[in-house]
Amino acid sequence: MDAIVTGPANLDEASQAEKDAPRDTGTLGKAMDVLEVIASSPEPLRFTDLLSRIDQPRGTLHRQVKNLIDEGLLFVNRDQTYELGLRLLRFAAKAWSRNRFREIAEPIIRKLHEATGETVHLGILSGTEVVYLDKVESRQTVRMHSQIGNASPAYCTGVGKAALSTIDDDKVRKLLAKVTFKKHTPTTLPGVDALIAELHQIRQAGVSYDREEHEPGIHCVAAPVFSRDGHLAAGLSVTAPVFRVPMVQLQEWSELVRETARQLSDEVNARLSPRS
Amino acid sequence: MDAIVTGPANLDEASQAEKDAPRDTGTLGKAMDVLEVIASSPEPLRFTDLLSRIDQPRGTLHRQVKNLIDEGLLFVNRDQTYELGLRLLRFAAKAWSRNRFREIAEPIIRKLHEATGETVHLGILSGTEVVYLDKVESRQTVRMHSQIGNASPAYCTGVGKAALSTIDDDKVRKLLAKVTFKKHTPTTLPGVDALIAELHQIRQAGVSYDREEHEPGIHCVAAPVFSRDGHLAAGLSVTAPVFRVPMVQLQEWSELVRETARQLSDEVNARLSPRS
DNA sequence: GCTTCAAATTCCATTATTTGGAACATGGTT
DNA sequence: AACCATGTTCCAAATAATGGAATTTGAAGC
Repeated sequence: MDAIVTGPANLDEASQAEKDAPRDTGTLGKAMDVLEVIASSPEPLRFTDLLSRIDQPRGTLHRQVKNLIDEGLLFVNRDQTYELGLRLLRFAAKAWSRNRFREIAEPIIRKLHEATGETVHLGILSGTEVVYLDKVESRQTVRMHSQIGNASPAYCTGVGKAALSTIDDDKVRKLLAKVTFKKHTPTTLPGVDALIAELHQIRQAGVSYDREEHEPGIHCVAAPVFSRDGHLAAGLSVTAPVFRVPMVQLQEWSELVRETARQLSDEVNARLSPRS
Repeated sequence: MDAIVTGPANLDEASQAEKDAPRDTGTLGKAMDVLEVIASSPEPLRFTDLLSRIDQPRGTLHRQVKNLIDEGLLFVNRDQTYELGLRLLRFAAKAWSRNRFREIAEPIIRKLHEATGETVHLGILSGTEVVYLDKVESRQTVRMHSQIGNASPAYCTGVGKAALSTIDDDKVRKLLAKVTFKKHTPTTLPGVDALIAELHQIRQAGVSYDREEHEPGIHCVAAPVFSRDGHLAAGLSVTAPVFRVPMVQLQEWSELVRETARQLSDEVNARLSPRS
C-alpha cells in the first residue's frame, strides 16, 4: 500500500484547513467534528455538553448524533453520555492488519528490539500528530494495545521530530501554524522556531532525541524513515526510562537506530513501489 | 460507560435497515458505505473498482472519496488504490481505552485464562457480528492486536451464539433476516431455524459451544453476559485447538465459564449503573 | 402523588448541499 | 502518435441539511 500522510489533507493544503477555510468536507466533516470532540474529552459528555462545545443548533446536532449512532460510530450509555462506537474498532482492526508499511517494518523493529532490549516504536505522521503503528516491548501484556493507535503531538516526541525532519521547513511551519506548543515538561520545545532549529540538527545527524520532552523520566532516540517521494513521513524509536538507561547509552544506539531506519526506508521504497 | 448494542441502530429497529428502508443516515451513511466496501474487500481497490461496487455516479463517488481522504478516514496509495486511514486507528485506540465494559472485564477474563491455560476472548454484539473487545492468550505477541477489533459472524462463533441467547427469538430473527449463513466448515449451522433451536439449548445450559463451526480445528466453550436491561449483548469464551484440547475438556470447563460470565454480569450491572 | 424544571426530542418551512450527467484531463500502452 | 482506460472537474436540478420553536420526557423537590 504505500501510506500517504493523512490528516487534514496533504501537507500542501494543511495550512488553510481549520478555521479560516473551514475544511470543505461538508456534512461528513461536521459529523467527524462531533466524533473528535467526544474522542478528545476526558470525561463522558451528555447532549448538552456536546451542544456547548460545538457551534450548531440543537436540532441539527441532534440529528447528526442520531445518524452517528445509527451508523455504529457512537453509542449511548444508559446515563445518556456518549462514547465512540465499536464499528470504529472494527475498521481500525482492518486498517491495521492491512497496512503494508507496518507489515514491512515488523521484522525490522523486532530486530532493533532484540539488539537494544528496550521498547521500540514505529510511528507515522497524521496531520500534526504522530500515530503509533506498532511497538515491541519486553514483557508487559497489559496496556499493550492501548498504545497502538495512540497519537501524540509531533513536536515533543522523538518519532514526531524525526518524521517532521523529512519535510521542508516551510511546509512544517504551515503544518504546525495552528498548533500550540503545550509545555508537557521543562524540556518541551517552546515553539516552532526552536523546533525548526532542531530539525536542522536532526537532518545533519540523522537521528532525533526526545529529552524527556513529552513525559518526565522517559527519553528516546529516533530516526526518520524516508519514502522516495515524501508521501510518507514516519520514524522509529528506542524508548527507555532515564533512571535505567542514561543518555550516553541512547547516543551509543543512535548509529544502530539510524541504520535500522535507513534499512526500513530501502525496503519501503522497494516494496511499496508505484504500480506494485 | 455502559455499552449499548451498536451497529444498525438498536435491536428493535435492526430489521428495517439494509436495503428496504435504505437506512436513513443520509450523507454520512453513504460515506460509511464507501469505507465498508473498502474494509471488506480482500484486495486493494482502485477508483473504478469502487465505482462498480457502489451504486453511485462517478462525480458523486469521487467527491465522497475526496472528502473521506480530506478527513483522514481514507488514504490513497501511490498506485491509486485506497486503504482505511490512520485517523480510524486513533479513534479506535480511544474507544478501546475508554471502554468501561472491557475494563471491568479484564481482571475477570485474566483469571479465567489462568484457570484454563487457554485463550480467552471477550466479545460484544455489534449488528449481526461479534466484535472482539479483548483477549488473553498464552505466549504469542505477534498478531496480538490484529485480533482485537476483529469481527466475526455471530451465528458461527461461541461468543456470538452466547450473545444472541440473551435476546428474544423474534428479535434474533429480525436481526439476522438479511444474513446469509455461509458454510465455513461442515458443522456451521445451516440457517436461522437451526440457530434458534440451538439458542434454546444455550439458554437452558447457560453455555454455548462452537464445534469447529467457524474454523476447522478450533472449538470453544462460551457463556453469555447479561446486562440488566438488555442494552448489551456480549459473551466470553475459552478457545482451543481440537488436537490439543478434546471436547470433554471444554465440557469440564463449562461450569467455570458460566460462573465467570455470571460474575462479570454482576460487576457490569453494579458498576455500569444508570446514573453512575 | 403532583409540580417544576432542565434536558432531550420532534417538527417543518427555508436554505444550502449533494447529486449526476457529461465534458475534460491524464498517463500508460499499443 | 493515437488510443483507451482511468481519474477529475463542472454546474443546473434535485435532495438533504438546517435551525428556530414547540413538544415530550424524566428526575428531583414539594
